[in-house]
Amino acid sequence: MATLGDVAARAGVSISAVSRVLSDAPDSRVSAATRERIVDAARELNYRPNFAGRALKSARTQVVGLVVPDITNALFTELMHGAEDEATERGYTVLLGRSDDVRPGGEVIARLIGEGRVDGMALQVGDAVQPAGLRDLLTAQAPIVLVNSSIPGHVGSVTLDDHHGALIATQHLLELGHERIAFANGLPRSFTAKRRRTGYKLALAGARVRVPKEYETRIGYTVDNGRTALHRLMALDPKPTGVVVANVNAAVGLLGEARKAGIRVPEDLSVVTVHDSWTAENTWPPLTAVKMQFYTVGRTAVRSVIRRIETGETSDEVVTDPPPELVIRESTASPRSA
Amino acid sequence: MATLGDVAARAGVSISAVSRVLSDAPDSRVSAATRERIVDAARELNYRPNFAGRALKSARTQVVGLVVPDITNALFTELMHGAEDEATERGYTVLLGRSDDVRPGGEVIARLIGEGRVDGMALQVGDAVQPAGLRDLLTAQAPIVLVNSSIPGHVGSVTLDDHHGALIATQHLLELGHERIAFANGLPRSFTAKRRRTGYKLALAGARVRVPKEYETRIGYTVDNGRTALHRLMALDPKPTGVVVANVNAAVGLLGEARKAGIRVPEDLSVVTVHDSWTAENTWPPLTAVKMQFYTVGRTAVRSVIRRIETGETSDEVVTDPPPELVIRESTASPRSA
DNA sequence: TATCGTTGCGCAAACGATTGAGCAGGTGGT
DNA sequence: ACCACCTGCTCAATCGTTTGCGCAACGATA
Repeated sequence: MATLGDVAARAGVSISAVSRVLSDAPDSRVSAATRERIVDAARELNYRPNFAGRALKSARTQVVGLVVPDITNALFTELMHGAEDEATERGYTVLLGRSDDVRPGGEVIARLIGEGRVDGMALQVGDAVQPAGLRDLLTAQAPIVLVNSSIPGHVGSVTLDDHHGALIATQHLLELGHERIAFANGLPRSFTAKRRRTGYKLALAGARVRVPKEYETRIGYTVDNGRTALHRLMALDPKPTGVVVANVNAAVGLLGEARKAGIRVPEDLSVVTVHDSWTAENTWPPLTAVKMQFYTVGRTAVRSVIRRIETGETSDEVVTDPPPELVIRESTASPRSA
Repeated sequence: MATLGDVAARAGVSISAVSRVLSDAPDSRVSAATRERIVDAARELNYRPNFAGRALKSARTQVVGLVVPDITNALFTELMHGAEDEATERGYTVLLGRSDDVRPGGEVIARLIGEGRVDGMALQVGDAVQPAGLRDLLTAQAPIVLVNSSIPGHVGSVTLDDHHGALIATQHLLELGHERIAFANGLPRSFTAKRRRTGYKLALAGARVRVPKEYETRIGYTVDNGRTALHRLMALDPKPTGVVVANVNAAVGLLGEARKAGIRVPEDLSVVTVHDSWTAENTWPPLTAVKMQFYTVGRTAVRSVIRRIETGETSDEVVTDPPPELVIRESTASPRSA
């Protein structure tokens, strides 16, 4: 690979001149003729600035880390796309990391930051992660922005409008005439689950509808968790006529299990999920869902990280624009008894 | 962040001594006592070698790029996991890149290699990519291994056993008694489509079954392509009683469209897909599928890249172990007329 | 007692890019 | 004619790490 020195030699100038021209420094003070010779030489040699050299000198990598608990998740890919688009526009690169590694996540983050591989990162901690190990990293003033998660005392976060999303989903069932509305939620310690819960409760309260507290399960967000939730809810008496599922993966599992159990959707049970994704429209019946703006969250998170890196400003943001959006498909209908 | 110099100062030795001890060079020739002081100092300062410094000096980043056309694809996440696991075991990191960017892919690759961000890469080119722009990169002796794709003249590749996979899928339908077996394939120029095609044909030939050539559609691998394929196939006379779909996304689309069209699966039409993924088991009916070893392909590809980097050896490999595996669910049955 | 090999380190030169300082030569003002 | 200033470059230090070489001190051998 060609270096600055090679280009300089070919153009008959010094390395500094080349560096200044190619990184177009504001006060390069180079004549038009020389500039042209340099640019030509660089093109002819197909020069590209060496990443390590630049990073070493400038102490900047122009890379932001994106660490999420589970890459497999269909929802995550949207977030990733948003993050990439924003990064690219601003001259950064995204380095993807898993936090579901052997180590509970802290080690990956410490490496990325500690070895100087990234300038900052967007971090989504899973529900299973103890915040304890991360505490020192965050207090170390590293440019870390939390995504859809929270660690007490940390400033710098970007989250979905979970509250609003769950509210819309619940209101949809209310408007269809349901009153026995269950809620298949995530684990109690989950940050997002807490927020979705308040949305659900607020919607019910707003309609002056009361349900037994067993109507809320707090099992988790996986496909299997959804299957379990279905069994728990349908064992209740009276059975719910509608269920708000806090996560699309769990909804897919719940739907599959309902079919196995001979429960017809939407005739016997209406199902609405928070989160839309391409999996939701390809289930049977296609799932009515509240589309959450993961793409925008990805963009916003990266923007926030970069702002933190470049100006030091921090902020806690909730993505409300565009707002969560109800996508009506075929898994919801009015209750039969109504 | 602590540097080698900081550790050296604290341990009262030279930088070289620290470097040799911490990177445990074979001939470090350092006394046990000194070694201990160095190790202690490093731990106390929480020393981590600076990535850029190391990369600059050694001209190695210990990073392999993984570039695929579409991150969103459910199949890809398996490949990614395999790649990550293999890389981690060997002390490498994976840098993920998209080739579905504005540029047709060549630019991303040229940057990653040209700027020295990666030591080598595993590259899956989409069916839409013209190999022309990549030709010079590959002849430039860059350590690039192709994944499930091919560019004429390039050595270094790792592929699925597509042939075998399609063969198994077709044989499954044959064994159920089907004879009018259609094939919803990818685009004609697709490398994998060609290979799956031969497997399909070989299975039919082996059973001495002949079908009209309209029984093969060559539309593509997306959900929508699958929908289109269903319409094309069911417009034929006689209709097929079973269909092998070359890709799970297309199969999901085909299944959804069949339901809309009132075609019952598997009563009216048996559907088997090449590729298993978690989406396949959550459709209705759950899809019978041939599980292809994407995880192993990811591992093998990264292993191959690293071998290429470290020893210069190249190879073209087909992942045959473990072999493709038929997972029978509920989308296939014996034909009604039989 | 010279010579030699070994042990236990330190010195200093790279790697490629950035950037403040410096230095000729020319131009303008007085 | 002298000084100041601007233009158009070059010099050289620096980032953190690796690594070939050198050099004391010391024990062993001749």
